[in-house]
Amino acid sequence: MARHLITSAIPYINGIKHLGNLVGSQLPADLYARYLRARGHEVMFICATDEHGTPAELAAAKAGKPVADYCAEMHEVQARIARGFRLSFDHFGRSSSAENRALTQHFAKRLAEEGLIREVTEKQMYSVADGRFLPDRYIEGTCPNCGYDSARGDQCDNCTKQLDPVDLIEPRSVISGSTDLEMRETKHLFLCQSAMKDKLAAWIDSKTDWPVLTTSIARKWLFDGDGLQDRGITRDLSWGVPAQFDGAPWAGMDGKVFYVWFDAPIEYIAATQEWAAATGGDWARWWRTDKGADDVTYTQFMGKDNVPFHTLSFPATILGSAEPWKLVDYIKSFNYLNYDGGQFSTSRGRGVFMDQALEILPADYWRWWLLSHAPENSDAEFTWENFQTSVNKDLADVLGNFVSRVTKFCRSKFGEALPAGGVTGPREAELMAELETRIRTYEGLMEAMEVRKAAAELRAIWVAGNEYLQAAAPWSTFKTDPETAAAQVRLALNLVRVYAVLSAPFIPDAAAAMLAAMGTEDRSWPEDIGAALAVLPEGHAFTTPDVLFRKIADEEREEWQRRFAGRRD
RNA sequence: GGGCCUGUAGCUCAAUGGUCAGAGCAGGGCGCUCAUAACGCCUUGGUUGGGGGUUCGAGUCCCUCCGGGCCUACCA
Repeated sequence: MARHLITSAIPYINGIKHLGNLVGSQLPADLYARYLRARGHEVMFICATDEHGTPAELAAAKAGKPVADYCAEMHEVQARIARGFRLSFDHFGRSSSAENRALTQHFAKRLAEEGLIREVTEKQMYSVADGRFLPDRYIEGTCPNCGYDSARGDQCDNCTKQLDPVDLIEPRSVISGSTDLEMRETKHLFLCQSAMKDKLAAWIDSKTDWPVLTTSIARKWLFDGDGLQDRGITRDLSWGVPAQFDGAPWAGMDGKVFYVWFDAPIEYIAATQEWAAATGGDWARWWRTDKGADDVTYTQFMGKDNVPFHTLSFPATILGSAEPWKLVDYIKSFNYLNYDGGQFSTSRGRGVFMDQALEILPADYWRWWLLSHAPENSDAEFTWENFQTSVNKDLADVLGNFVSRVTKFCRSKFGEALPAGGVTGPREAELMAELETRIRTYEGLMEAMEVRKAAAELRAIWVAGNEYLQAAAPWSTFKTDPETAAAQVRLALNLVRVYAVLSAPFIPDAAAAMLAAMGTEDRSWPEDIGAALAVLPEGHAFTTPDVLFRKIADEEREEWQRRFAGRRD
């Protein structure tokens, strides 16, 4: 049994995430974590909220709350929703934790000692009215190229030209609207990523089995133009990990904090330390290669927008520290999920957000659809029609109805216990041969994190049960040969347990309901299908479950379609 | 502008350069009656975006054109 460290990109604290965010990192990471646990591996599954940065400060100000309070509240909200989706984190941390503060400062210090930090003095836009420096995109004005009056300081949304805030005509603060802006000198720390370019390139080159999406984005940043650039890792903000601290190898950084993208990935480690503090566990054996982590397999999950930071910046931090930290082994990245012909939009309330999704349907419905349509090779699209037909067909008709027909048939003919007697024949052998092949295929796909294909294979495994029932037709056999019907029904009821075990990574609640109905807590993986189909013995009592998955009606679908078209309350 | 990804059946997607390009859904037909009007079997449906090239052989490799998407370093 191996040890697997799994991290999901950490969601930003500012608001509730939509389904596209969920399917891009947390959900597939959970699928993989659940699968590996089911196979008996030791798993550490880490996620957290990313709490620093300008948007958090502004959201808190808008809510009229101190930023620390705002983050604490939003963390609880996100944690509750994550539980609702059954995301099985071993720890859901906070990047604002004391652990992350200490570790972030530690890494910065180590990098400086290795000569990988340099100080840069530059001029940035300062808003006198807001009393703060503003990131480029928090400045708006008229585009000098096309005249668009709401061009952002970094880029014009209308003509897509890249801009510099000083180019804008009549620049104003997005926050206050104030035009009292000036360029002020400010000093920042830069991470010398360029010095590690060759090392990083060699490392990326060695990852021949990574998704093309991952490596192509990394290569683009490594080799485009002048190559990998040094990156500012501090900001003029108050909310964050202080850049000036006791023992810091620099001075004059008072009032500045580390850039969120510097401290956010470090939180993967810090969150494991938080876990250790809470449980008494040993975090070092997951992260320090000198303390047992050299036999850990580390897999990261993220949307494509996160790839540069995970392939370059964070590895630069890890490698640059010259300390024995565990480096990622595999980066599974995802494209975007679009919503009904356009993008999900937080600001315009377009699309389904995580809290809303759970209000209208149980988690399993969303988990199944999202995972079976995961945007692995290209951007994917959510439509209500597709969601309705997929869920109704796959979950209600193929799996749910299988459980229903088997349990109800047994109850009416034999009672609510596995009937005794009879022997199986070639038909059962045929089924087992097919299951054997398909389960092994399913395992391979899950190990390779081929999410869509694994879902398709799982569905085929469900279908095999219906095919078998149709061919064996115990309702016919029962009339002439009840013993044989008993053996057939016994096998089919055992199949329900096997389906629960195989399906649990995708639909954990339904799987639990199936196991409960079968009166068993035996979650043993079907390594040998013959043995797996004999786990529940003759005479074993079961209960006939309620409908596992209700169907989505046309009227509901139409209502939801209208409700989520835009303008969130 | 540059780079990357993508275009395959009505829809969503598969296919190490190698049988007749396959699945699911939708459509059509038949069967079954245990089941959530569910299930099973059969079946219709394709100039693989257009054009050119390499090859014994191209959905796959090369060139070009057209469409869609993403990234382009101070949102995270």
